[in-house]
Amino acid sequence: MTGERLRWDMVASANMVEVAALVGDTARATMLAALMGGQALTATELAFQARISRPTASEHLVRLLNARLISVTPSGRFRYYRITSPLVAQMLESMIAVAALEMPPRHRPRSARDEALCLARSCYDHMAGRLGVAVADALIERDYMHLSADGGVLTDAGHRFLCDFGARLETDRRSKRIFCRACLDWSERRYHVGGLVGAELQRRFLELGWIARTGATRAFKVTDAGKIELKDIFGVDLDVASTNRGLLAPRQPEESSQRAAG
Amino acid sequence: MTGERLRWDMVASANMVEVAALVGDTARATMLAALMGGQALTATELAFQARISRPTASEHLVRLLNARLISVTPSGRFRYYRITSPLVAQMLESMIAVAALEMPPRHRPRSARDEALCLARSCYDHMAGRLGVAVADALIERDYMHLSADGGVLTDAGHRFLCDFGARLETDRRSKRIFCRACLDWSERRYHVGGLVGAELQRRFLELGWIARTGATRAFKVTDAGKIELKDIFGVDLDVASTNRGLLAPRQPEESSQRAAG
DNA sequence: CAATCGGTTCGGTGCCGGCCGAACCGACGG
DNA sequence: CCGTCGGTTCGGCCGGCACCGAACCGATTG
Repeated sequence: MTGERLRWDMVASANMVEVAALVGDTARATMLAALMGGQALTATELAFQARISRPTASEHLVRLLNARLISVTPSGRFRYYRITSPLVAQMLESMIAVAALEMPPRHRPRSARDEALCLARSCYDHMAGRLGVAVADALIERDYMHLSADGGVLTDAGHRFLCDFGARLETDRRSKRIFCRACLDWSERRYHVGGLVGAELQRRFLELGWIARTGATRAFKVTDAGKIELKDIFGVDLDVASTNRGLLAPRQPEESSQRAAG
Repeated sequence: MTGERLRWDMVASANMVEVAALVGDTARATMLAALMGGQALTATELAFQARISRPTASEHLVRLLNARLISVTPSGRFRYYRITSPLVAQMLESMIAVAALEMPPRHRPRSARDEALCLARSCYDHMAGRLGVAVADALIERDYMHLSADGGVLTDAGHRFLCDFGARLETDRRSKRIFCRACLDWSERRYHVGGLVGAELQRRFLELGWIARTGATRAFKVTDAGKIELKDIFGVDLDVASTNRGLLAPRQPEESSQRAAG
């Protein structure tokens, strides 16, 4: 009604608003969180997780599809939904990271289900929880990798170690490409490793049978064989792995109640 | 009414929903976008930018404050609002990055205002737009830095160069900390550099008077002196700087309409 | 002190969108 | 062919929230 010209950046922010509004609904966010497990799920499974009727879920899924946040691949009479791109997963991660800042600091998990989720889970394509953080710590400990708030680096030794381990790190791009990303773990409040390195670690862990998916949830089960090998090859003992050494303070011996101020 | 126990991860996702819902409103998103300029702004300025009444703006600001997305510092009878932490800025960046994926591909800027914004602007604490991308390109060109989808690295030569340039890159942390982050530029659809390196570049550019803020907007003006020095020291000529070499394809000579599939 | 101005609080209005039940569509299986 | 099942579409209900004008609060200024 103002008759004003449409500004370009307004188009961009309008889309951002749309994306945010889509995530800003409990039902849709729950479905997206379920899809953050990295698996493709059916509409009924998603409706069940979000505790809404199938019609309602279907509407939500249509909207998420239109916004390209998720994609669908029909198979028989099923339709499998998944997160469209790592960019979307990364966005959701960062939103969880911000949301975790306002969580009550000492809110520890309660149920067995929570415990499983905090122990080991999938963060779209890489491992999170105590497992993810412990593995990252182990790599850092041996100078195979460095992580910080703004990025991560795989050392040459780390590259060799992971290649020996069976990770496929070769890329079609230039040599120096670093597919190693620090990802803030909302349960541990510390960094684990994402990017290609994280994805390859998860793929290889699954391939070797060290971890296994548990139904349609994000939680991983660490197999008995996995526990042994994990200790043997990575020096990681999850039963001993310290929990919550302090937010954003990887090497701090004693816990400090510091906030994540900028 | 179901009487079900509260699950831990539900608390986390509830917060995420709240955060997303806050951003998922045009008025609030516009205010946040304005604050992404990195400057602290008053309530009235924000109300004006969002084209809403002061009361409405005030309500929104209260909600953003409660969620810790923004902070306020009273000064006289003014109250200056700013983005609380880089983590929040990073989240907004990633949301814009996702939103940019669904934008019409060849939607070029129209007005002079758009043009200014696309030429050079602030992305919270570092430079974006053609300027930001060109500077990043220059650093990459000289092997001072590498950028990829998941991170960035500053080489030793780059570290020396930037220190000579006047950037303060020392940190209190361990030596290998890499404060170099790839940030997807929504107007150029390519990466510019964020993190400490990006912030220090912007700080130094402002300090040297190469760029200047233009009112309460995110746009930077590149000064005449800046243009000369920029070409002299960084080898960057903004008038020649290629626009839009292709989404996520930094070194591709011809444009290709590829999508950002995972 | 009164006038001005930045900012917030209050009360009331209007609309958008999340929700479900019922009906419908298409794939599979006998 | 009909029954079953996964999934979507339709119609209507309802709650929440974005919005504004008016009033109010506190700091600054003269």
